[in-house]
Amino acid sequence: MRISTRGRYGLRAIIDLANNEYRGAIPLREISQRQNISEQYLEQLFASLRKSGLVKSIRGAHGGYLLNDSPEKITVKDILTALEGPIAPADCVLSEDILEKCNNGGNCVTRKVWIMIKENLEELLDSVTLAELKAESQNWGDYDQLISYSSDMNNKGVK
Amino acid sequence: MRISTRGRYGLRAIIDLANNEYRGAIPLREISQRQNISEQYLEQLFASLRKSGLVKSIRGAHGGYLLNDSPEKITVKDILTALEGPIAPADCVLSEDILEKCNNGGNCVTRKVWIMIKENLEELLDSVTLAELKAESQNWGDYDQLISYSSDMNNKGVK
DNA sequence: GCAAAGTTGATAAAAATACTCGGGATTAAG
DNA sequence: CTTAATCCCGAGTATTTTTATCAACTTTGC
Repeated sequence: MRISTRGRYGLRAIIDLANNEYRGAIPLREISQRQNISEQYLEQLFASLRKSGLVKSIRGAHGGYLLNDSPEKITVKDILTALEGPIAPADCVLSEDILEKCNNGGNCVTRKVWIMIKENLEELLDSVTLAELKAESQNWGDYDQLISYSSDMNNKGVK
Repeated sequence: MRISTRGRYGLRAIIDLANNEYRGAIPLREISQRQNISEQYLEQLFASLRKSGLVKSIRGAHGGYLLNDSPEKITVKDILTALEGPIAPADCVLSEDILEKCNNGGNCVTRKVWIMIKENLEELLDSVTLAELKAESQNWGDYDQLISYSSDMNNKGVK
C-alpha cells in the first residue's frame, strides 16, 4: 500500500505550482530547483497532469505551467489518480471487463474488501483540495524554504 | 495503491483456512488445490502469517495449519500487515527514525496527506474481522467451489 | 534567428515482486 | 523403525514495475 514517487513528487510539485502561479506561468526548471526533483522527471509528471486536465502549459520562451482550474476544484484524488492511475487495490475492481475474466463473477469475499478500500480511499482523497494544501503550506511561513529539500527518502536530487 | 499478490492470495488463503479448520489442521496442499495457488508460494505466505501470530502450525504427517485465535479477533488489518508489512503510503510515516532523516522535520503538507491515508486505512481494515468474511463467504453456499479458481488476474495457477 | 521552454518516445538502471527449488526436520501411522 | 506427509528455511531466478535519463523536436517571445 505505498504511493510511488510519481504520486509523492507530483503532489509536492503541484502544490509548489499552486503556491507560485500568481506570478504567471511557472517553468519546470523553477519547480525542479525548489523541490529538488530532476527537470526531466518533472516533465513526465506534468505530462500526466496535463493529459488529465489539471494543469495547462504555455510553450515557448517565458512559458511554463499553470493550474487549469481553481485550486478549490482540484482534489488530492484528482492529482494522485492522474499520476498513479485509478485507485484499485486489485484489478477486479478496475473495470467490468477485467471482472468478467474472474471465475467468481464478483461473488467473492475478498473483492468486497478491495471495493471497500477503494471507495473509502476515494472519498477521503476527494475531500481534500489543493486549495487546502496550499493554504496550509503557506501558514508555515516560507513554504519554498520548508520543502526545499526532498521530503522523500529515495529522492536522488538534481544533478 | 495496489495490494500485492502476497496480500491478495494470503487473504483468500486464510479465509479458506477459517472455513475449513473445524476439521482440524489443514495442510497447505488442500488450500493450494482449492485456491489454485502454488503450495510453495503458500508456504512463504503462511510463514509470514505464523511469525505474526495469526496461525499456528502442526508439523509432521496429518499436520497443517490452524488459526491461532478466534476469527473474531483477527482483523483484515492484521492479515494484510502480516503479509505486506506496515500500512505506510510513504516512508516518512513509518517510523520516527526515518522521519528524522527528512529535512522538513515533519512540517510538510504532503506528509499530512500520507498520515491521513494511513490512519483512515488502518481504521477501516481494523473494523473488518475474519469472522465476518468467513460468515459472508459461507452465505454463498459452497464457498470452496466459488473461489476454486483464481479471483486474481496474475495467478499463474498450480502446475 | 536564437534561446527558453514544453513534447515525445526510447531506453537503461534499479528495485520490488512473484515465484521456484532443494534439502532438512518433525511426526503419525502401519 | 520405516515411510510418507507435512512444515521449515534459505537461496536463487525470472518478471514486472518503478524511476528515472537522454536526445531530438516543436513552439514562441524577444
